[in-house]
Amino acid sequence: MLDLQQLRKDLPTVINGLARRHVVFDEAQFRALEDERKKRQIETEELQAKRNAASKQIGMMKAKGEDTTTVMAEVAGWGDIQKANEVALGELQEKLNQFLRQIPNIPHADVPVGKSELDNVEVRKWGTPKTFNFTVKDHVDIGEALGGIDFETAAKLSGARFSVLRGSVARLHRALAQFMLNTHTLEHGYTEVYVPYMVNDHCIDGVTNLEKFRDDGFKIDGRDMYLIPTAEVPVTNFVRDEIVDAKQLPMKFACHTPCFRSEAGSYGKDTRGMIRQHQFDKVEIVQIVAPENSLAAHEELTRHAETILQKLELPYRTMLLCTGDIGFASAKTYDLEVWLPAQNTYREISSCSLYEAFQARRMMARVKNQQGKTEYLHTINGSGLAVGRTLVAILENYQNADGSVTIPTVLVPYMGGVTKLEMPK
RNA sequence: GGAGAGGUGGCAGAGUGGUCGAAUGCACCAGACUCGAAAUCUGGCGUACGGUUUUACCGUACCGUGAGUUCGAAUCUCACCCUCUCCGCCA
Repeated sequence: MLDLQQLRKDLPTVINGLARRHVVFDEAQFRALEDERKKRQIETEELQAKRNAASKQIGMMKAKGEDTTTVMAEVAGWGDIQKANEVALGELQEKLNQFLRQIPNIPHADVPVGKSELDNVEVRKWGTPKTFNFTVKDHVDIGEALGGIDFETAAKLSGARFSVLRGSVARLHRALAQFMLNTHTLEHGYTEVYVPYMVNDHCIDGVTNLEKFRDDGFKIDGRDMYLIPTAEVPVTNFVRDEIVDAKQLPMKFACHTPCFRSEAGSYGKDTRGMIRQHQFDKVEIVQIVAPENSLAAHEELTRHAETILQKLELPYRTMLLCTGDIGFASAKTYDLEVWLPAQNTYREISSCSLYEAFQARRMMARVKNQQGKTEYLHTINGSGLAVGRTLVAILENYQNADGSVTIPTVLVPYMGGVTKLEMPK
């Protein structure tokens, strides 16, 4: 949610900022709502003040045993007027609130203007894609040949966009999550957290737009609960409705959860394999920081995610998303894209976003700073990394001519010393 | 699922219709005392929204949530949510 104060005091900056991401701010509607709200609010509060004073007077007169019939007669009709006022004001404020909540974040000045992902800017590239002296297979063929990925059984159980992993591939999947968590907690200073996988609608609306989310999320039938689309939702909401002490910052959390997404808008996209699933595991890293530190913290967090790819020796590139491609709540986003030999291209494996105060305003998450003033926190999160897609990247990048897959060195201890996934005999 | 208790400021905890945004204690901040600290004393100390003469003053709202009764609700009524205890069931 944008800052209402800023809209009132400095509308041009907001309009220009949104224009950079090709969003047209409806100035006429905003001004009309604001004017009406202001008029109605002043009127309502003034009458209420009058009524409060009269009631207080009645109380004092009764205490002294005086006759109050005259005053009470005067006040009698005010209640109904006031009720009508309050209803009207409430409706106006709700409209204004709805209006505000549908507006996306203003892109940070660093973000390049662009229309689509084609305009994203590569800021760095790491590693060199390996050349293979045989025809590379994709992760589906590799995994099925190893007896480790089973889409048929998954389809029987749950339908499309699910997978069953078996044996050493299932273990590799687990090893990856463990390795990521250990790296972030032991080397990057994050605190490991375990959280609910179902959350209420306040949590969803705190980090994104609930209306937008409805199409892409899974709701629990008969309850106001949703399956989390990412650990960002429960973890960021730790600070909802809180005023934290400046000494508690920065907060850094690492969290491994499954993520559930309906993928409603992606029919026909990535239908093969594990790239796009209704359920996938992810290790999420989240930072909650003081406003003045957020830009640097975002860079740091992005590097933390990159570290995982480097340790796994997977070639990747870091993309700065353009204004046309950043998410609703984001002010600035880096996507990490890993090299997938079978697709002969880089594919997203992590998204690291800086939200500034956008989520904090929705969540009422604030900090009492050193000067004793209350201000909104800044929130940052990123995938560190998506476990399923990392598994895909390893199967494809580490495949051998005989169908086996070499285990990256850092994962060997997590695999109980196994250095290679072998073809079944 | 059954029975009971309860939800008040950062925390603890009073308050059962009227100068209650709310006693008191703790915590916190500032000052005094002190060489310094502790102890003690004095003062301050919620949030959101709005207005204005915009680092200040004034107003409105907020005692789990929503609705109701009333001139007036933390206090009374109803519904809902949540927490805790015991029993049952259960990974």
